[in-house]
Amino acid sequence: MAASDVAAADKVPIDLAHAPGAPATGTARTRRTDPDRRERILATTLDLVAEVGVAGVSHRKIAARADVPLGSMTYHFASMDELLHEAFTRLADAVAARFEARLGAARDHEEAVEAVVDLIHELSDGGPTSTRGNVLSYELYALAARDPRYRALTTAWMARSRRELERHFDPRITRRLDALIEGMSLHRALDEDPVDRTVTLAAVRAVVGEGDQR
Amino acid sequence: MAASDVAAADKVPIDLAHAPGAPATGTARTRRTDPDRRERILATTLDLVAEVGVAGVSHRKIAARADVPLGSMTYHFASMDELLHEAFTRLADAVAARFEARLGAARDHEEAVEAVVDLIHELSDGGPTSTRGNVLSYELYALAARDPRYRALTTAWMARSRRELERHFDPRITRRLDALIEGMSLHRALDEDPVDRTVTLAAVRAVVGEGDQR
Amino acid sequence: MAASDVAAADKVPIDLAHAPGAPATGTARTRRTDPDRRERILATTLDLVAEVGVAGVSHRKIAARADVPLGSMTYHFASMDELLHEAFTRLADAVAARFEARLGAARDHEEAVEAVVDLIHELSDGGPTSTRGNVLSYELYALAARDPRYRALTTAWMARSRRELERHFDPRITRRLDALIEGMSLHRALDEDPVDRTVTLAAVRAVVGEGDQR
Amino acid sequence: MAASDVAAADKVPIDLAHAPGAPATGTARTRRTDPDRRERILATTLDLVAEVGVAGVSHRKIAARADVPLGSMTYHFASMDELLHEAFTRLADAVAARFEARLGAARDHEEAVEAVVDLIHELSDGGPTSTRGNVLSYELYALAARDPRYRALTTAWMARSRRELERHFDPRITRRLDALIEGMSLHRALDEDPVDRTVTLAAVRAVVGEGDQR
DNA sequence: GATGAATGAGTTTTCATTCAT
DNA sequence: TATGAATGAAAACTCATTCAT
Repeated sequence: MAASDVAAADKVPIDLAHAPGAPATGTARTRRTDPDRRERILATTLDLVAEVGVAGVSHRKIAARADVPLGSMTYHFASMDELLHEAFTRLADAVAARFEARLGAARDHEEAVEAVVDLIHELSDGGPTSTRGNVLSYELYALAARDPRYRALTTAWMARSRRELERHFDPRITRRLDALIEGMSLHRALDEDPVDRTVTLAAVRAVVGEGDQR
Repeated sequence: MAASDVAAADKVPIDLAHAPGAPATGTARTRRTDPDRRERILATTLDLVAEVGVAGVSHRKIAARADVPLGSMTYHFASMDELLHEAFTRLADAVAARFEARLGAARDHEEAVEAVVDLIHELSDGGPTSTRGNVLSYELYALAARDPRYRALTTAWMARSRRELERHFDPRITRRLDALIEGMSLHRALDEDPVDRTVTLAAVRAVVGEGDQR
Repeated sequence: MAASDVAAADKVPIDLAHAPGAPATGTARTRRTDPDRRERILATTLDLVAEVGVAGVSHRKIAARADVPLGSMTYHFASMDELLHEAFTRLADAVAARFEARLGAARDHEEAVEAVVDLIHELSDGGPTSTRGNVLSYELYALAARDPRYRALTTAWMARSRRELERHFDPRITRRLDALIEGMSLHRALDEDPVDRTVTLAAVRAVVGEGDQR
Repeated sequence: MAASDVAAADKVPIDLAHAPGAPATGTARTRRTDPDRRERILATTLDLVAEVGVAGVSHRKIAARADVPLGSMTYHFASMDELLHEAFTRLADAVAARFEARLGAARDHEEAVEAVVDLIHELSDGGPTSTRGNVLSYELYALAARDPRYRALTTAWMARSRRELERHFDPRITRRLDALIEGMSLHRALDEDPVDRTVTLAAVRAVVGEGDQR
């Protein structure tokens, strides 16, 4: 589980697919059938949270952005918190899936190490998508630190990440490796002068016990 | 810079000292002069953000909790964001100071390693104070990922942490060490089954290049 | 376009019809459907502006007077300015309509001259209705001198007045005639010792080129 | 009394002289002696009313713009209304003085007619100064139509204008001439396509009884 | 005399949610 | 089933004015 991975969340095709600027399906008249409205609301919610934070979202803003009637917000989601919880559930799933996809593609130990470095750098290099993912992660962490319902999300996400890492690394080091991924992603995202790949690779090697001895 | 350190923030005596439930200096009648009102508002703001998040705070809630008139909120701080920014500035300072104090007390390399492990565990073991610090950090990260004004805060904080680490560790490894502190603190805080000191120590040793070779 | 005409604005049955003290349609319980609420808000807004000026109106006051919930103010009108603009649009329409009605009833040149004198005197003779119209006009002029959106209103109003005058008078003199109407209405309204009909008639005759030579 | 004349108000050297962007006299420390602070507040008030209307001014905005302490506002003027009334008194005086200066310079009947045309056109041709004067006049009219205290101002102003006109024109026509000046100034100010000097001159001639007979 | 600090009442606006249709 | 209309509560913020100094 690491912040930068979230950045790639909207690349996951099915779960979070949506076209932000896309016109409403059909005219206002033919709004009748709009099957993926629920999904669009969820995706829009995440977009908006990334932009203005949990503190800045509202039913109205989401409805306007998703081109959905305001009344349908509470029809589809009983409350704001339910909407938020479901949105962050989607997020955690998408990010974990992404993590798994990357690690899963690694054929051997070396490729796994490379995949980890990729994960840390990928999209924490800046750009709107990266920001989106980072903000969303930190918002989720803040929520999770306060609320058990959100902590369940992060716990599951962390478990999936660790399980995936264990396919390539010794169980005794997956925790610290996961933590390193998290910390380096976060620092890279917030740092004015982010470390380059060499530094990251050395860090990963050290953590997995392959570093040069002092 | 690590989340768990924030937990200890309110132990720092000067910067953030405040007595939440303390009665106002003087009576309601003689409220005219209340010199540390500004400080009390800032401290209360952080307390409240820790409890309900940036999304949950409001002038009203802060004013009520700090026992100040609602009108004085915007007298002391031109806007909600100004208040928040100043509060988080205080937070970052206090946390960095705490970090420095811990590391500064270390007399040799061994003590520095121990201090790092302490920092990671300290108060990320749960309890209200821990939660406070964690939530505040994540809220700040979310803010920083979106807004340069807040990023200036995290950048300065990170620089201070790294400078302190460099007094004990090779510059080439302070970045990864700082990242590990961050990541382990975060994971310990959010994990249902947080790692114990042995694991943390092994992780720190590995990162500083003293780990057992595989 | 002349200030005093505005005084008659609330006589126009359709455009601005409203019963200030009328009870809400239905009980407080069945308020759900209150079709002409929008209109009532607009009419009340003009009433209140007439009484206390643009400077003195507020959502609260209007809501209370119109017997609508405060929350419905910004539901029907996105902002205070939108409300004011729409209210003044109504006003300008009503006043212009009144002007046309008066002039339109004139069958020949002589009747047109009489109609103009009527227009100047009508209700600028004092009384609450007169005040209402005058104040509203000056408030609108002040708005128009500052803001193009309001100027569009006065421009259209002036055009309608002039078009109507041209049905009875030479195009070369409608502008000065319209200006005279404006000026005499204004001065009569603000003067402690307003001129009587004879003076007005002589002024109109002079302006249309029928005055006695010196 | 005519709107456009107001535009020239700030040319009157003594009464309303002030430098909007001028730095405070002396430093913040040497604020002690600031003899024309009262005058500066009054001038700033008119400037601000011209910009944002009576509805938009506030003690705070005026104080900030005039570079005086907020507390000194209510020290110099017991209430907002007192400040406004005194400011508009200054305005009416300045405008009437301007009117007198123009008319007083006329040596004969022909020059008086020219002066009147000048007055109508002068600065109602647009530009910030013109807007300032026009807005201020209409704001004053709105105030006067509602409040006797302000009406006293307009009444005196009108009397002075008329007295001056009577030095050049037959008493029987000064009222209609004054009204024409008022109306033409106003229409020129608000019209998208203001009349040119020829039209104005013809109007003035007609009103003073020198027009071509039909 | 003059003012910085302060505040209670008020401002506009936004909000989540309800509910008749 | 879906939604436009509606609203009470609360949001952030501004205000004129007071008053200790």
